[in-house]
Amino acid sequence: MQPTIRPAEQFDVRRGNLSVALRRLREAGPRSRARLAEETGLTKATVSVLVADLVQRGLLREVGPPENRGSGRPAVDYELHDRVYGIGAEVSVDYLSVTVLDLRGEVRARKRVGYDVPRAEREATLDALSQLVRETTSEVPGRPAGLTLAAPGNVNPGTGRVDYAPLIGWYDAPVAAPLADRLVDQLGDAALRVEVENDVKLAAIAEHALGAAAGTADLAYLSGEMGVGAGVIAAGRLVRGTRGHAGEIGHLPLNPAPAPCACGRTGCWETMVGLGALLSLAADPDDPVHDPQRDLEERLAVIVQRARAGDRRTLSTLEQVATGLGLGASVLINMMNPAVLVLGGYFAVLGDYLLDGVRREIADRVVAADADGCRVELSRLGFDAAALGGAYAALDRVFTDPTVVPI
Amino acid sequence: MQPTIRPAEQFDVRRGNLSVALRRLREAGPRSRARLAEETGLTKATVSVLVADLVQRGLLREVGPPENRGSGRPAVDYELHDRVYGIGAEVSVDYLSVTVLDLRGEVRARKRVGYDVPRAEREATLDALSQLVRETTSEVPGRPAGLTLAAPGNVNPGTGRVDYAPLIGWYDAPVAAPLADRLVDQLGDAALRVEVENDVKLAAIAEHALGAAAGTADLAYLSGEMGVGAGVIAAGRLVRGTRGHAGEIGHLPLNPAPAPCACGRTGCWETMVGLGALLSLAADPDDPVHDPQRDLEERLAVIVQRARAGDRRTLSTLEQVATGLGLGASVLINMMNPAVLVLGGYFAVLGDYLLDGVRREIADRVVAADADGCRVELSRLGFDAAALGGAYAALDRVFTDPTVVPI
DNA sequence: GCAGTTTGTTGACCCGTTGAACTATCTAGG
DNA sequence: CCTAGATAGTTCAACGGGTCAACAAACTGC
Repeated sequence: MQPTIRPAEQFDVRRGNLSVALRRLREAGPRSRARLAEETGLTKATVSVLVADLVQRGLLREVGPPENRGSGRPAVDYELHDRVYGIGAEVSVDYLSVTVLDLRGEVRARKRVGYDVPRAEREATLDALSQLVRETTSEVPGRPAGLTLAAPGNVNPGTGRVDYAPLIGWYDAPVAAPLADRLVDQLGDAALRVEVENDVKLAAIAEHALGAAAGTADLAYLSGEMGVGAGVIAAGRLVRGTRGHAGEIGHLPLNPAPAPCACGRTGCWETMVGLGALLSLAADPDDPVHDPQRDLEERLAVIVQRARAGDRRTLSTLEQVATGLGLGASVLINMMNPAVLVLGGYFAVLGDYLLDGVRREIADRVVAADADGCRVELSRLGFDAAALGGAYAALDRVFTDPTVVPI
Repeated sequence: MQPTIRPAEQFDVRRGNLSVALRRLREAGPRSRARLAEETGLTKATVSVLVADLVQRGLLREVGPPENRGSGRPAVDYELHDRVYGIGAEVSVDYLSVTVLDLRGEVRARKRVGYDVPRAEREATLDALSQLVRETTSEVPGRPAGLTLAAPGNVNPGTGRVDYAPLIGWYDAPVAAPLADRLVDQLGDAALRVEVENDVKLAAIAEHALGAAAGTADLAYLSGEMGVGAGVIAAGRLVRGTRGHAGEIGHLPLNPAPAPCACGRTGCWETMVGLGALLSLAADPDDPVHDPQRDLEERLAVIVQRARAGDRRTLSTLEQVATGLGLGASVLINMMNPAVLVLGGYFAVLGDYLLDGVRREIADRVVAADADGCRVELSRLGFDAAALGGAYAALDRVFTDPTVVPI
């Protein structure tokens, strides 16, 4: 139950304080060493040493020229360097995408390509993906701190494997190592660490770090796709479960109607609020919104348009989905007591039409009064949230332990 | 999201290594300094210093006389001292209880008294409780490291308050501070820290530390009482939620029949598997098992007896409850991916008759194959699990940071 | 150009771990 | 009985890292 039983040494102190300085600069923006000392509680002497170390590692740089502030010696401010970046990649049902995020939290490059090769051909997919990574990073000067691949399905980050991802046809598949092998040549950096994680969990990390729930230690994220997945961050840490499979919320047996689910069971929550449920409630089978050839965002735009035009069937469908969504959301809130619930995926796209109903249902269903103070927010990160979270996670290693970047 | 931004100092290294040594002795039992050095990776020199420090704090003692092992200088073994203990206290619907656990993990004293004073009289209850603490600890030589009070309902350990506990009539009630005030005189120890926590969460801690799930980093605990509560430990940490209210699982809307629940809603999971549901399914209203005057354990013993005798109604009730229990348990497993699910409270008492049904339903309902490897176990800690977990939690502070005990 | 103010550096000191040499205490075997 | 070998534990110089206080550097304002 305790963290690993490993002796502490002097160097851990240094490591920790490097991290303190770096994180302070991330949170509070560029500032002088004197100010950093005051704010972190470290002495000026120590901060000078730490900052020099971080500069040598390429994580910090002087922001010149020195600035006068009224009286006294002008301060030299330091800021996070933009030449170290994290890479987030995503394999999805019908596209591959890569996002590059620098230390300062700015997206430096973003690419997305349609990809329709049969997914069972994993080697080919990994080839295409590493190709896309190379293209995307070639535009960005600097060096990568790591890469996280987002995959839809059950992922075990501990083993670097995708355990079960029917959408892309990957079953018990080693992924982190093969991808790392491909990229070692391309990026030629021993520091590059490759990890795999579930897409919804990474989106939750993105919301936690950069999105609607920034600054909150306890949040839940719900993503509406064909299925529904959850990502939970509790006390600032992602809840993974023993095999990394936590968050399988789509098959909660909540539907009183025994609607058949893709999983073979009936009455799963997905049959109330999954994309399939929404579409079949909202439109007859021959309606173009069902056409799987058309882009999903376009099809959703049609729904939004109809709702805006006051179409009764669309509005009543959205009302119904909102109620179902609130029902499942209340389960999450009762069990995890998050400070914020973020709705992502297609829920965010249709959010304006869902939010009232969701909030109403949550208020009814959450046991503690006033929904236990849980805010409900829409994701504003778009469909690249998972890749963004992956890039952030890769960078986070650096913030936790700046010494992973060699001098 | 990162842990508190606090600079690290030399002393943190010492603190961490004291903790490493102490925890190793807890895990692996008495041993010599040389062996400790070998096993922890610390040098013999450091271990000698650390052990001397821990002895001075009263946390360790020599286990004499020195033992010869074949050849070489005989080793002096050290062991955890039994003169430092943690106190767990519990306020329940109809009793107060106190458990005293020493550093070595041995229960040194245990008291439980029926208590029927109207619970709204919080002052009187706290008086009675502190009286019971004094009585219980008076039998145990040594000094307390802390006390954790278990309460049924929503507890916010951060504020030391019980937010909502209808069973005992405490609403938005400050508890930790008033109890600490009472005990400062009685125990006369400035080191005594008093905290409050939800009873089911503390029982989960007990299972994690000393019970059926010992050694597992990810576990879920389900307690069957009048209601049903859950406690989840993820990656070795208790999931509390932003206000400490996590684990409200009793009101999952899982019951297809719209049975009325005490919370005012219908169809809550409690209406399928709560004690009330079990009893009303198992026996007519005039059956003595319904008599609230009789001791709960006795009434459950009657049920067990009938089941053992092959009573059809009892057996079919248990089958039905088992299925309902498995249904809700599968929600927990899908969402949290624990390595172990522990059933406590009345579920454990009737466990022999529930386990098969629960496991069957879980196998059906958990999305990942083979229930995702989640073991289902019965608690063996009995009804004092919460107090035991409280005592353990109080002690855990010492293991995490031995310097909280002054020299 | 000097007082006042703020930034940053320097060096003595303290704390804590390391590593190697050394001491202590046993058994086994001649 | 004595010595070699083995294992336990201590001592001490060295080193890394943070602190504190003094001081140097570089500005403004009068």
